[in-house]
Amino acid sequence: MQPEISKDTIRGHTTTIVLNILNQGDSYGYAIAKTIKHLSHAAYVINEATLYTVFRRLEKNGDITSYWGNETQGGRRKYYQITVQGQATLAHNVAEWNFAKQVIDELILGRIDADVSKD
Amino acid sequence: MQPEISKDTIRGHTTTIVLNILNQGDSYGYAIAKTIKHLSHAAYVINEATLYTVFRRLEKNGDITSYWGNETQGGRRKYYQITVQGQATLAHNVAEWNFAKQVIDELILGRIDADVSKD
DNA sequence: CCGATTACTGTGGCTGTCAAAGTAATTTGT
DNA sequence: ACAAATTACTTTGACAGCCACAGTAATCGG
Repeated sequence: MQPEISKDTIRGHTTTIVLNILNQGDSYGYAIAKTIKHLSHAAYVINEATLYTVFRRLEKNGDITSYWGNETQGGRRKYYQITVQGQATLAHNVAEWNFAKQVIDELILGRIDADVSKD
Repeated sequence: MQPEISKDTIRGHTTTIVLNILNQGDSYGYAIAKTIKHLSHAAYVINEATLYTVFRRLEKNGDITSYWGNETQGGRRKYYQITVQGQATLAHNVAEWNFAKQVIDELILGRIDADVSKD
């Protein structure tokens, strides 16, 4: 349908997206960016600056930890790993999203019934 | 479930929400705010400043027009009316939302399958 | 050996939402 | 009759998240 998703719509979901990917195994920046692209069928291509901002935010909050891969040859890679707290955050955010979906559906598609005037 | 929706999640949807309400008949600020509250079962209570920003944005874009109600007594009310262009915008935004829902679902809940590495 | 790709980082700007406050009229309670 | 609550619209300033752009540096393919 639409080719890509707007930045206002994706806002607030990037951290959850990264947590979901890391919940399936440690990974690093570039690989995660590619995974996001493929999972969304190229509907969302995350900006690198955004991605590393997400990493910093998540690490600061204790939702992920990081370590440098010991590649003796090849470019250095910083791997990220989800923490137990991060898994809880993920579960919480997923529940929040499922709730938000319903609310926005009602607000965008919903008809106004009679009892709207009451407070 | 959750008591309220986060401002980052609602971002970008407020204009569509207002268009949906105005598509069901002319209305004014305070009434629209109340309708939003009730449609969302109090999960989203729009800030007044946000609402009037939305009005200005929509009117500037030609999606709505406004007129002062001729209340001879009682507080003045500025009514808003959706335009034909606004109806088209609404339909467009609804389609976009339905698409975005699917994409975010895949990104937040999706498992990474084997063919992720290909570009 | 040169361009493409991988990989990470920093700076600065934009946009939408909100908090807070102000103005002003009407309605409700006692 | 008067205070408090409610209705109704508006302005100002701040914040947070995402992005564009730019930079560094290494490897790999033809």
